[in-house]
Amino acid sequence: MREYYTITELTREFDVSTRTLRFYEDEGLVQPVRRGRTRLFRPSDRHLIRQIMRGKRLGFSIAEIREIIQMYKEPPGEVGQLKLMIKRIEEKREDLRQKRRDLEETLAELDQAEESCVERLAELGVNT
Amino acid sequence: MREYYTITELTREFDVSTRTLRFYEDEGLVQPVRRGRTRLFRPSDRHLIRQIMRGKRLGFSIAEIREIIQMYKEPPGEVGQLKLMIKRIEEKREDLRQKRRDLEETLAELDQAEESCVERLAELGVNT
DNA sequence: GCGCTAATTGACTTTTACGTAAATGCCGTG
DNA sequence: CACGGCATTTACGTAAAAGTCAATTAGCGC
Repeated sequence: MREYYTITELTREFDVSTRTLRFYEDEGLVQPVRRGRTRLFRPSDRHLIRQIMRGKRLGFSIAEIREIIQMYKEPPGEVGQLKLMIKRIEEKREDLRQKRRDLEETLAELDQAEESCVERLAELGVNT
Repeated sequence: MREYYTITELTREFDVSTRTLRFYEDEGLVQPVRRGRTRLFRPSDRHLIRQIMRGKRLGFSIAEIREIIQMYKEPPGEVGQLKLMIKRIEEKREDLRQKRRDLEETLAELDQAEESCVERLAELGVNT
């Protein structure tokens, strides 16, 4: 496990721009340390970026991603806070389960669409 | 199966604004017929809106949703077009499979996060 | 036919998530 | 030490996806 990553290493790994990573820093999603003015990203930052990209692919906004990341952090020490967090986690899970239903339905319709295409090809006498 | 739906009926059903549905019409995603100036949405339009909302929840852009909707339509008559469409469908499915992986990973991490919270509560002597 | 509600149109504004450009800093190499 | 090559900062720009507002206009209920 390397200690530090430069910004360009991570831009290549995740296929994003430096602008984007700095933007995430501005948004408080990652906090790379500095050597002089240069950002040094630690493995934890790298992991966060991975989580951010996942969230993006799932269509979550930055605000939602921030919320999700909060949930991955150390659980709070106070009972009320803990119960609140559990509630929030449950809500987000419901959100994800809805996405999963949407996803399965869309996949099923695409399967159907492809089948129609294949059938049509067969009608035209094309061997797939 | 009803023949027509008014714009406000659909805004209520899908919890969107009239502006949004008109925007989708401008974008060519739906084509309600008109009685005078009033839009009348048919069941097929309603189904399209359902698919649009699904796409939105999955984080697809309007352009991507338009592509997906194209795929649900009647398959084209020409062999080259058909093969191209099959390729596009396969790409979109790959996209969805990536989303599914992202989704499962995120769900797993949320499960972990919740477990941490529950454990922490137990440590604090709270009976869940 | 009248009035009111609902719908339409068009223009302008907003928010999100970055892109892009300009000016400048830092640093290893020849 | 000049240079190339990243990095940084600041500031402004932009595309997508609507929201908002104002000015009509159409239907309907009576």
